Amino acid sequence: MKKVDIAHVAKAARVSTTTVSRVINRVPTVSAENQRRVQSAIRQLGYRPNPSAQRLASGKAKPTLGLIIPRFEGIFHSHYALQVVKGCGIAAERLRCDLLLHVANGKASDLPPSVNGVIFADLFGCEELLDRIVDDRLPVVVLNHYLEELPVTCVAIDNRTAAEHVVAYLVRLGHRDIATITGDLKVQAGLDRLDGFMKAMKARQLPVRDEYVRFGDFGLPSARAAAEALLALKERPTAIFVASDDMALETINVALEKRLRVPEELSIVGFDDIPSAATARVPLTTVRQPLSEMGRRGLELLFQQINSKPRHPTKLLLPTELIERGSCQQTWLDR
Amino acid sequence: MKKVDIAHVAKAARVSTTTVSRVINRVPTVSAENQRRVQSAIRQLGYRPNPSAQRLASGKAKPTLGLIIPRFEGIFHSHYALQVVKGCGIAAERLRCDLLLHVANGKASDLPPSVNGVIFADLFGCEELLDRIVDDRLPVVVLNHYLEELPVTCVAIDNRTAAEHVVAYLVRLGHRDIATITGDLKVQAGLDRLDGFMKAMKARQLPVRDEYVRFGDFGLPSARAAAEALLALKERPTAIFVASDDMALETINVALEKRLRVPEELSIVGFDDIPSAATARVPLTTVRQPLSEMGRRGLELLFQQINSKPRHPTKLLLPTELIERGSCQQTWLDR
DNA sequence: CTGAAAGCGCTAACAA
DNA sequence: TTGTTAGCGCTTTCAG
Repeated sequence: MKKVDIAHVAKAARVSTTTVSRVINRVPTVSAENQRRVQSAIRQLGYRPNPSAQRLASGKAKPTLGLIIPRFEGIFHSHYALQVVKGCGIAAERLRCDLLLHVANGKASDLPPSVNGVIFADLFGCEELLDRIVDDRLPVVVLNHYLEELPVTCVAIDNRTAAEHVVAYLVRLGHRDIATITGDLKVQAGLDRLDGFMKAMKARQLPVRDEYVRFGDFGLPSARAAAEALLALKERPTAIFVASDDMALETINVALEKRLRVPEELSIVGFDDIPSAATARVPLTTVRQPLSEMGRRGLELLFQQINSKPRHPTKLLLPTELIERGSCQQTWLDR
Repeated sequence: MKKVDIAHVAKAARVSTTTVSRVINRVPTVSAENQRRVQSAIRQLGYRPNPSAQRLASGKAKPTLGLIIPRFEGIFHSHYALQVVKGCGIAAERLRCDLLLHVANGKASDLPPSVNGVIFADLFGCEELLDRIVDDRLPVVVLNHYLEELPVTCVAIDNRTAAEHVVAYLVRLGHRDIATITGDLKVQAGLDRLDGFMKAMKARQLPVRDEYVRFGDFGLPSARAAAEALLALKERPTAIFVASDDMALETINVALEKRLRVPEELSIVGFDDIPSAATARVPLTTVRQPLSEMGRRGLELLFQQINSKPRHPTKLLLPTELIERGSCQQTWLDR
């Protein structure tokens, strides 16, 4: 164990700690001679300034915000986390604050690091941790999960409205026999997308038969199973709203394998607008979510929260955008 | 601006700062009465402990490592960054150190945050920053870029050997007319994969004609152009080694559009083993890179470096693995 | 250009 | 159970 501090360096260089500090901080008013001596002493001793002490002493306000990423296996294989990290990263840079990444331990009472505030990339599995943080009155923002009950700022995607728009779009194209492949309904986004779908269908008095609602879990295998079931139906739907692009792409795969033409015989709408949606063999019509913006906004909100008197928590629902590409087509009611 | 410190709280609660500290740190030996008073005072004043001071005073060694992510547009659309973040995140958690994410500013002399060491997710565009860090003798690790000259620890993928293995595999299947679509040659990985390819071909005295080497840049459009050029050739190759899965998948798209059957008429090998490689319509034979392990190892090395006397920088080259799936097939030399 | 000394805000003995 | 008193390692006036 080494414990070299600025005093050791000062002694070795035969100068004061002040001068050492000056050299470290590149203050110009240091004689060349002293500069040399100090630097060589630093090198000799392998000295590294203590960041905490530097901050404390210099009173640098630069806050540190903790970005908590749930340790959820899928999350690392998704387009999602990276976009959120990107958005947070950009905001953190602009706001000149540090972003501390924390892959959540799962075990809830897992220490929240020494930070001025915390932002959850997703609530998934972190409910207990959040409770404790709220209890501690630590500034916090939750992304991608709209919490009605808790007095917590959250920024999420308006999944319900987005799903309604999808239905509206499909109906406008003449579709009436519309099916859906859901995401994991334990995840709020999954549930909301289904809700919005059902609501919009009901609003148009379009019956949704049970076989037209297939439950997936955002995973490819589940999508494949659902798609196969759907396409094996005697009364095949003319359009399918799939709760994620990954699953939608897989659904297209299944359809093509069955020699169904997309979009001529089957229209498909996805959700996410992942990069490959645009370049897939059938370019996917899908819902774009402002993921990185969600991260950015969330972080900004957290920052405000830290730098101001306690206020009402903000609840933000970000709008989505339907991106029309080639996987949907007009249909006629000629069946 | 607010400046409530522990003393204010103590005064308001009519106790000592020690007691306040105890409440904050959940030390059990505090009377219920005081506990209440302190908590209400904290709430009233909107008090938040200063993390730097907490650390400094408690002497908690918990170091903070900076993970620098180059602000390179593509990097956020790749499987790459997230895997690295994941690996680093996991290691950081095990080592109980904090991970400070820093999206590099591009502008090089961009302040390195107050950290004990720095790890670059990729060197791309951060050369100047690295120079300064090396100059400052700040512990540093560079990922995905093997630096011969600089005395810097780096952990990278053995791209060259991997490419050689691909050639060996293809030759074993009977291919002789093997083409390649390269990545961006300004990126080390791109260059090395081409080098390995050429070297292995030469070693087998298989001539590589110029038209068989097409230059891509890891982007889909470049891959499409390259693939089209290659497949329009009079003497079409029987196999193509593509420097990334994204590009390989696009190459397959092009081939299928031209009604070429894969792998019957054309074998394709990719590089990366991205998730969709396994589930693509033609499951892709590809090279798996231990990306998240690279992050983990890198971070561990950084950690060691911080906690020990200066030593030789380590240079680690991680081995890859060829994953055989359905995009390659035996061929006969009957042309 | 340099150094002495006073904190930065908090925690950790040690007493009481 | 509580308070007193030193520091943690560094920066920063402010004289010199």
